[in-house]
Amino acid sequence: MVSSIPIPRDSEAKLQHILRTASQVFAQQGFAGASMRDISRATGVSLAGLYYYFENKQHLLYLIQNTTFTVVLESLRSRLHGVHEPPERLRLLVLNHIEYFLSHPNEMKVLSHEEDALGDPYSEKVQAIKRRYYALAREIFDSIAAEGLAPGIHPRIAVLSLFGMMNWTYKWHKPGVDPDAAELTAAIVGLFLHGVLPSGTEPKPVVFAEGITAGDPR
Amino acid sequence: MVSSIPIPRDSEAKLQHILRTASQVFAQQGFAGASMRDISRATGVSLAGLYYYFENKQHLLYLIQNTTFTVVLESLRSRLHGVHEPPERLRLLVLNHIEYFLSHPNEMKVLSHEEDALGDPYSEKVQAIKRRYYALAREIFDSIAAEGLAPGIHPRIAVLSLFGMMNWTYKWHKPGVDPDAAELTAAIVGLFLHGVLPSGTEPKPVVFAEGITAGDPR
DNA sequence: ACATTTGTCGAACGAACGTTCGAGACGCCT
DNA sequence: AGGCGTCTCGAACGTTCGTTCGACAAATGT
Repeated sequence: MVSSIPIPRDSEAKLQHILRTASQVFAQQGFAGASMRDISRATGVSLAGLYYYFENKQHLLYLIQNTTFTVVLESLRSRLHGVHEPPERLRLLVLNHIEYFLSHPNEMKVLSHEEDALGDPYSEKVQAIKRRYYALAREIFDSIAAEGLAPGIHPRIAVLSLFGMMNWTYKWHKPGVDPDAAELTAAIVGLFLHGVLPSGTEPKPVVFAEGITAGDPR
Repeated sequence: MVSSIPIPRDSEAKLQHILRTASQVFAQQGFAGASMRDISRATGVSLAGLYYYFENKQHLLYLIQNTTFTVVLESLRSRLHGVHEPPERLRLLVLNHIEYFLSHPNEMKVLSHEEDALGDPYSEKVQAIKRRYYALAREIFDSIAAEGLAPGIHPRIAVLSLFGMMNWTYKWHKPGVDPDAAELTAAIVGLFLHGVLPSGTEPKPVVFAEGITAGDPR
């Protein structure tokens, strides 16, 4: 139940502080593994005081996921505004995603890692935003596909593999050691569009054990 | 939702039954979110009886991760035996990984999802196997790279992106709806080697905001 | 001036947690 | 028969969990 009572300004900044700190705790210990007392300790807010800002632990997770997803999606929409070339739109999708991943690793880890942790009242709203985000990515991909595609590419698998490459980064990326957002974006976009082999290389047809041929001849 | 599978009398078989069932519980509720009583209920073994097979909850998770990783790695090694062509070795790596993912979704989800959940005595051993697995994948990639690579490809990022595509599948793959292991393997290998664009397409150099050009000339 | 809202917290609630203990049942060797 | 390792479990331990309650100060409205 969303209250329509306007939230005082002073309180809003403190809520943001709680969300940021709680993201860090959840990222380190997981949602189920982190206790309300851990969050109380990390934020400096008393245990009972936390419950003034959200109704329960799941609601706290929902607020983190919902605001993070909303910011990422709105940031992408504003970046795409006025850009019509499909390859550049794809690059902006990846750049926006990777940039937010590297600058807000805790929030993005919570987003990727605690997908199923949300219960019935909250999970649907987060899933709705996620579907809009995926639909936008799929739209961008389809406009690229319209200009020609390699044989045997399933659009759904291609897009989900792109998300796999992007979302897996939180498992291995070490700031300062690994490339920054711009370079990592170039690497992933290049890999997604052209693969790792030189462009002259002939793609060999892959034969299944059953004898069905993938990458069917046009 | 109690398993109707009769409980084996042999001890080793019973341990395997516990590991399989516990994997399912961990996959659904997460390691921290699942209680020993949940596992007791799902396996049919009494709460105290579980502790005959492992010393504590973390040890149970370790047994799941260790045996799963060992099976996957040994299965890959036996498949690679006698195969020397780099592209085929890469295909076997992906096929082995995806096949195990689709046939043992619970174990693989626990492997991917509960990486940090393991404490000090156990985490090192699992990380050791993981490093051997990554090193083997990196070895396979390097032998492919030796026959020529697209400009601007970082081997580390390429391999980790491949793992990203493969490991992300547990988030979206629906058996019966999405392609089976053979077809999914062909899709991922094709995407990894050649990208989504037709092979004739010219790769355009990506210019960073700072003016640095990626895809450096050799 | 007073009443109300907004924010904060110590203390406590019952429930659930991981783990332990001692006892007992089973099959197998001598 | 008797002793022994293997296997199983009910009951309980102390601890920690998410959440609630009532009190209280400061700010705000009238």
